[in-house]
Amino acid sequence: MSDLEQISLELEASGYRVTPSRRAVIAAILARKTHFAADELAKRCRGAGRATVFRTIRLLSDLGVVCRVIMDDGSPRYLVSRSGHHHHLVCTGCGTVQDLDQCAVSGALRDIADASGYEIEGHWLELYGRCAACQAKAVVPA
Amino acid sequence: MSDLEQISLELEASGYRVTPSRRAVIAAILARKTHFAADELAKRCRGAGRATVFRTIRLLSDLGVVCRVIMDDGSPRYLVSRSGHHHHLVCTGCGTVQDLDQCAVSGALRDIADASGYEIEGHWLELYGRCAACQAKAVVPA
DNA sequence: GTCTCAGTTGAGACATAGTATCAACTTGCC
DNA sequence: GGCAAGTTGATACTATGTCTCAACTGAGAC
Ligand SMILES: [Zn+2]
Ligand SMILES: [Zn+2]
Ligand SMILES: [Zn+2]
Ligand SMILES: [Zn+2]
Repeated sequence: MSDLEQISLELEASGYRVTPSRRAVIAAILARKTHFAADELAKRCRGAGRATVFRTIRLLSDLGVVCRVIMDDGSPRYLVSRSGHHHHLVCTGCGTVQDLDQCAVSGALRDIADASGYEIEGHWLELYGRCAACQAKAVVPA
Repeated sequence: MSDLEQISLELEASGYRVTPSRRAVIAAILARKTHFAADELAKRCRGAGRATVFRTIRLLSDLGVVCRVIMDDGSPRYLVSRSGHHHHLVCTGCGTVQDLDQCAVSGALRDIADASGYEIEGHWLELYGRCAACQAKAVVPA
């Protein structure tokens, strides 16, 4: 089963129609090799208007099919995601986004809850660094 | 020494002029009891135009005098900050922002660096939950 | 005091990332 | 076929800034 079909089934299972517009957006997303900006996708994606592209991205984001990453400069990008709670490690050199298996804060949440009296409901974490390739590049250029 | 004077000195020490406009923005910020939106401050703050309010907020943000918090709904707010690296715990009920003493991810950074091969340069973390007061309120209303 | 020039300002245009409106269109279902 | 709900797209609008550029200010040079 193709990714497109898989995602279509998830949409249907959640009570949404799988329309030509949505198929076009999903296909456009799957065609991207890396993360993408919503507006950029809207421009490339014939077969769906800008509003529908944004709506579909949000829909897929809610379903956990794509996730939103805030880049180093603060701009949002989207990418097809592994499912479940996870965070990203963004390379400040080339923009590559690496999914992280573990949640870096889960261990600290209890301590924070105890110390603050808050009931922790969620969190948002982005990590920034330089990937191995960019580290290598940074050394050579001299 | 007042907070205004203190911040003015920090500006001067960093090579910036302490102008009437900047004083007005700083005073407006110090008058706020909680976090604020930049545009809201610009509207309230006579004595400085919108662009200058935004510029001054960014300046103070760079100096570490104010910090930016992303609220539960994604909107940015600013608040006078404790200095140094820290994170915030935002109440999803009343919007109260709590400074956290410890960095919840510092302990995990080495493991992530080792596992990923990235050289970690920075991170962004926001925590969301319900403060003690809002937890109490949530129980009563029945 | 006056000159000078970098720093600063404000009005307004522009940019980005969306959301809201709403009439028209599609679809599933009876 | 026809209804009701879901969906769409053009467009306007909002939020949060940044950019441009001419005018202004102010601190030090003379
Ligand atoms: Zn890289
Ligand atoms: Zn996590
Ligand atoms: Zn609260
Ligand atoms: Zn931290």
